[in-house]
Amino acid sequence: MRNTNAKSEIQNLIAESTVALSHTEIQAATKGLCDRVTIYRVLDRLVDEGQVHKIINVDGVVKYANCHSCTDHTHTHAHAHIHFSCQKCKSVTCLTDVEPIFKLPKKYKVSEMNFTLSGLCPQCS
Amino acid sequence: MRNTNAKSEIQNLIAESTVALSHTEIQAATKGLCDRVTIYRVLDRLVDEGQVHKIINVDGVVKYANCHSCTDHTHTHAHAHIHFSCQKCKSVTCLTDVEPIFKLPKKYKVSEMNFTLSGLCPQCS
DNA sequence: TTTCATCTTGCAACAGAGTTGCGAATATAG
DNA sequence: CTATATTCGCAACTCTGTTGCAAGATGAAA
Repeated sequence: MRNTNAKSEIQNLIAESTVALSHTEIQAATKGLCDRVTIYRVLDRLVDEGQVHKIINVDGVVKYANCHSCTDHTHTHAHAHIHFSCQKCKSVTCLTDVEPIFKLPKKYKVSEMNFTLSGLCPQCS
Repeated sequence: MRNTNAKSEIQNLIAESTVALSHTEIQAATKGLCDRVTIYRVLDRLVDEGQVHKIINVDGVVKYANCHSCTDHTHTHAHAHIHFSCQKCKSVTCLTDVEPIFKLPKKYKVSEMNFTLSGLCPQCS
């Protein structure tokens, strides 16, 4: 996996953002850096590398965020933390260190968790 | 809000299904009943009426399920239960009576919850 | 039952998100 | 520096969902 201009720029952008970013936001922020398609391909690569994780927001918008708190960087590592989705500013934030507790029927085999709370973020409330 | 053929057929289909259904699945199951666009509009109406709830799966696929356990049928009522998404057969099931417990920073104002567990469903494991 | 305003439908066209094929450009190991 | 596998840009395409509008259906009231 090669280190290209587009890749490092996009990786930095995501790493420095406090909220998860969508393809559209990344495209706007890197204006003219590279083609739309390249952004999609770079994002796929970053996810494969385990540098970044992909979040599907409750409104269906796909966002990408840095794996700040993840020590395991294989592409299949789990993200057992809560995401917060602001209904006003549409920002998505990773709430690290907030692990939910639940019990469920034994017949199900769980391998991944996806927990998103919606409402107002500190900036909007 | 009127009672039409398309609406009642689609409502029955969703009500009788044990798993959440996507637009594509509904279209296949009602083959020729009505136009693609009508299905989208009927689904929107059913959600507005509070008869059905809309689920965005972890893979981004939009699914619709009956509000079995909901007594409140206003269009904004909350669904505080877990969804289970099978990675093999792609089915999405509502796990009623499984309420998760969690604590989070006070600065956030939560109004909605979205919790999906992925893995293998009883049929697939 | 007939009328009529209003809601619903079908069609066509459009919009946005993401994917694919391919030839050209380029990063990096040797 | 060269060779080669990776990455890029472009164009075209797919899939999902939306919108405008004319025609058709619903159901409440006369």
